[in-house]
Amino acid sequence: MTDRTDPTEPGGRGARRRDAAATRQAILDAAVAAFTRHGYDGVGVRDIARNAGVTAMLINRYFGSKERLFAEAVDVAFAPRTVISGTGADLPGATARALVTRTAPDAEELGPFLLLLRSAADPSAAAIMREAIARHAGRHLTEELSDGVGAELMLAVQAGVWLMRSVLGTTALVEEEPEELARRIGSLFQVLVDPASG
Amino acid sequence: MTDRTDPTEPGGRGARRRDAAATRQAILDAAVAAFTRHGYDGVGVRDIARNAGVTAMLINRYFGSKERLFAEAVDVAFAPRTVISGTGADLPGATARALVTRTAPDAEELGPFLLLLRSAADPSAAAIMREAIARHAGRHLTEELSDGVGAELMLAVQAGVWLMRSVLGTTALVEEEPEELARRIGSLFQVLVDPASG
DNA sequence: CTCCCATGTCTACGGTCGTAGACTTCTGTG
DNA sequence: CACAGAAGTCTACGACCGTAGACATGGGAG
Repeated sequence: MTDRTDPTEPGGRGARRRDAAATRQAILDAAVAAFTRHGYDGVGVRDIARNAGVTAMLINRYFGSKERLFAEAVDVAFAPRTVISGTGADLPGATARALVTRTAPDAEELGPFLLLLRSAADPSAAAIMREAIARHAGRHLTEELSDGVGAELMLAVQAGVWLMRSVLGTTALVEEEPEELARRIGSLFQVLVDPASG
Repeated sequence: MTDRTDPTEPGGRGARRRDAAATRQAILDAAVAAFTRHGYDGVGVRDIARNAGVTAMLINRYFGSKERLFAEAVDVAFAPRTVISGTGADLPGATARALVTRTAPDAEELGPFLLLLRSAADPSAAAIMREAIARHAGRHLTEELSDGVGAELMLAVQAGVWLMRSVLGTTALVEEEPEELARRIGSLFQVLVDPASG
C-alpha cells in the first residue's frame, strides 16, 4: 500500500518512473495551464508541482526559478500560429470566426491571449511576454500583413475581445449572436488588413 | 522632535488632523493610484496605507476589507467619462486621438483601462470591474452609440491598445507616428460607430 | 550483484499577506 | 478644565510565498 509514492495517482497522467525529460515536460505543461488560468502572480510553484505530480523543489532544479519557468511557458504558449487563421483575402473573416469561437462563454479554452491578459500586471512577466510576442505572434502576423502597426493592432483587437468576452464576461459581447459578432469583428480586421477600405 | 507623529511627513500631503472624511478620501486616492499601477494582487494594504499616511488597520476600519476598498476604487476610476471623447461624427477621431495621447510611451498617465488590465487576473476583481463597466463606461458609450455590441467592441479596442502600447510596450505601436496611429485607430472606431461603412 | 549518480523529496528560513483585537491619542462638548 | 468617544496605532496570528540545502531513492553500468 505505498499510496504516496505511486506516480500514477497524484498527477493523473500515466506512470512516469524517473524520466527527466518527461518530468520536465509535465512541469512545463502544468505551468502553461496554471499561468493561463490564474496569471503569473496567481499561481504558486507548489500548485504547478502538484499538478505535475512532483514537489516544488524540482521546479527550481529544472528551471532555476519561477520566473524562468514562466519564460519557457510563455514561449510554449506563443509559439503555435494561433493568432491568425486563413490567408489572403480570407484572413480577416477566418480569424474573426476563430476568435469568436474560442472566446465563447462555455468554451473554457486556454490560449496565449488569456496568459497574456492574466499575467500583464507583473512588470517582469510583461517584459517576457513582449519579447515572446515579437518572437512569435507578432512575427507571424507581420509576415502575413507586411505591416507591423496593422499586425499589432490586430493583436490588440483580439486581446481586447478576449478580455471583455472571456475574462470579464460583459453582457453585450456574451449574448450577441456568434455570426453577427464575427461579422463585426471581421470588418475591423478588414480595415487593418486593407487600410484603404476604411 | 516628534518626528513620527507628524502627519505632514509620511504622506507628503498637507497636515490632516483627525478628519475622518479627508482620511477616507486619502486612502481612496492612494488605492486608485496603487491598484492602477500594480493591479489588485500586486498591491498590499500596507502599501496603500503608507501612501495615505495612515496604518493598514485603518483601511479595514473604513472599508471593511481590501476587496471592498477595491470595489470603491474601481467605482471612482470608472465614473468619469474618459472612455469617449467628442460627439456625433467627431467621436471616432476624437476618441482615437485621446487614446493615442494617453498611451504615449512617456505619458505615465493612469486611467481605468490600466486598472482594468492589471487587475483582470483575479476573478473577484474581474467581477467587480465587469459591474463597474456596466454601470459607468459601458453606459456612457451605449447611450452615445445606441448599440451595446458596438460600445463594448469600442471598449475592447481601447483596452487592447492600452495593453500593447502602455503595459507591454510593443515596438511597432510605440514607434509609430501618433497622427498616423490615431488615424488608423479612428478608422476602426468609425466602422464600429457606423457599421454600414465597413 | 553492486555501486554511483541522476532523480526526486523533506525540512526549513525569511518574508509578505490580510485582518482581528487591544490599546493609545486627540478633539469637540459640557 | 474634565471627559467621553471618535480617530488612529500596535502587536500578533495563521497562512502562503519562493527557494536553499541536506537527505532519500531508484535504475542503469560495471
